[in-house]
Amino acid sequence: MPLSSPPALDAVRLSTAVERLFSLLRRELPPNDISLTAASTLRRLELEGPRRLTELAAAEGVTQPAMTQLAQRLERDGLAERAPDATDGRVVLVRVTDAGRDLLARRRAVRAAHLSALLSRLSADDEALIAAALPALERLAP
Amino acid sequence: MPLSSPPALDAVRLSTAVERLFSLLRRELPPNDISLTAASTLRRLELEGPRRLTELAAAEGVTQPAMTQLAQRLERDGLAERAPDATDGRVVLVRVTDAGRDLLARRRAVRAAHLSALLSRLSADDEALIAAALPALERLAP
DNA sequence: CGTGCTTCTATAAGTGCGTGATACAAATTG
DNA sequence: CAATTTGTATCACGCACTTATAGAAGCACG
Repeated sequence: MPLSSPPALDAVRLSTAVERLFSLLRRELPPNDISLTAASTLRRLELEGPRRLTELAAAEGVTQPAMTQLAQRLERDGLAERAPDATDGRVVLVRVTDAGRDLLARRRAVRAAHLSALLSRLSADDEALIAAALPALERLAP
Repeated sequence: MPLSSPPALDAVRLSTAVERLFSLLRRELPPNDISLTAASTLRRLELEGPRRLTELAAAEGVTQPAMTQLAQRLERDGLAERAPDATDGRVVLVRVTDAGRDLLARRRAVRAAHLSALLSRLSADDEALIAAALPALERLAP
């Protein structure tokens, strides 16, 4: 038996833990929060700048009609804007608005606060272990 | 500056990593998967045994009508059963069926497989760090 | 024993969010 | 310029949630 065998990381346990943690964080968001896809799309637009509809749909793993409707809702709610592309008349470019950025910031703050509350119940050792693993978790889901 | 100050664990980064990981795992589930609440409810029923509707609604953080409808869908799909309570004529007890347990097992297997694929791209060090933090993560979201 | 309050579940109406199928305009290609 | 491809929108549908409300069963008390 090789000493350098991979650590016994139970994928079922890890995915269960991630799902449970996510559910807890999600439950504490303001009651009328935007959808997962909406949040992820806004975050992507904030990070990567204006993108076309089909590009967003593919990146978020939803169909093009779903992204068309999501963009319409985001625009209606003032969180994103839609503009034609100068070089291709078929294209609709979507970009996040200041209100959208504000919403993202508030969401992050709320979730961080709730997560901090959860963390405060952990031992310093546990917190240190999680802190040590955070970069690896970020590399896991790039 | 105290040497025993808590480790610098950025709650925003951790919650973002959890959300991204969750989204990745979720996207790879079979196209017609059950909802998050449905999966969580089935898991709870599997773990805790038959429960009444209001109890489930409170535990899952949804309204009672939402749980009534979810129970109806679960029953229609053969994943759960509804039965009257012998001692209280108002109560409906919900319990998971064998088909429900099978579905949960398949979901876990699919997710674990996908997560393993993600993990295989990490270094052994990163994997070890995550493995070391897993018990702490489980304590974080009990 | 009723009468009224509480508890538990169901129903109704509305919205958000996704799907597949399809339509249509703009770009590209021959 | 005709045919095809590409990008978006629309339609019809179903699931999953909400609030408001109804209605039946249990319970407390005169």
